[in-house]
Amino acid sequence: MDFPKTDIQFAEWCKALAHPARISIIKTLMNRRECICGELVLDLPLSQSTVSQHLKALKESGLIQGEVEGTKSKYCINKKNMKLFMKMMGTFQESMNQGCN
Amino acid sequence: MDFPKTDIQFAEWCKALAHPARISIIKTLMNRRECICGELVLDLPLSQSTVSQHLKALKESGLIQGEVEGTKSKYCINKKNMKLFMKMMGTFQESMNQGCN
DNA sequence: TGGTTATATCGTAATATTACGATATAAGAT
DNA sequence: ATCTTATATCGTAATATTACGATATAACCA
Repeated sequence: MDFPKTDIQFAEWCKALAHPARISIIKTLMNRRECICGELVLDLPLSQSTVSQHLKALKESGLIQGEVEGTKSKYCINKKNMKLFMKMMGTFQESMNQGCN
Repeated sequence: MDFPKTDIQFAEWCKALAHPARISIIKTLMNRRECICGELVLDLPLSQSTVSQHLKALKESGLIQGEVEGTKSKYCINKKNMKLFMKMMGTFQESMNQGCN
């Protein structure tokens, strides 16, 4: 690894947001606190399998977590990591706003 | 287009940050206000051509701009777009912090 | 003019992303 | 036990990303 660890993590989380479907998912999970996979599929103009892939990507990034509930899957924000990400965003914003006025 | 325009733009800018090299470039441009391409190449553990590609990606995202200065290229933050991006980040953070406490 | 320097672009290979339909899996219902 | 439902995963195709060395370009210098 040649880049700072925190930059690598920040980049990874940014990549998790680098698709409007995933942004939509995150926002929905934020509003509803938790969500069944099927609801997210209905919300999005994408097939079930594609939505499942995006959910997997988000889960692997650590920004959300999922648990099986009978035949359904319930997803929610991973608060610990999301907080960390928000903190990193804040730090980034601060350094940007230093110079962008 | 099926996703909200602002989500698409936010996703695109997040994608621009989705690599540690590009984060590094943005941070450097922030600190030094402006930068010659060659300085950025020295900063990064990547070849000249790869750095040039990352610069192109950032320029195409609209987060930075470049101008030719004789035989050199000088880059700086595109303040207008960066401000917009920071604003979007802020909005995102706010909605996240609603639910992540 | 000819050589040097700085940067961008080309060609290319390896890998990742994105999408879909089809299929597997596993729980719940009849 | 079988059927249905919800979700995940597989297979696959199209495209994008990332990296490099090699080459093109264009300005500067001698």
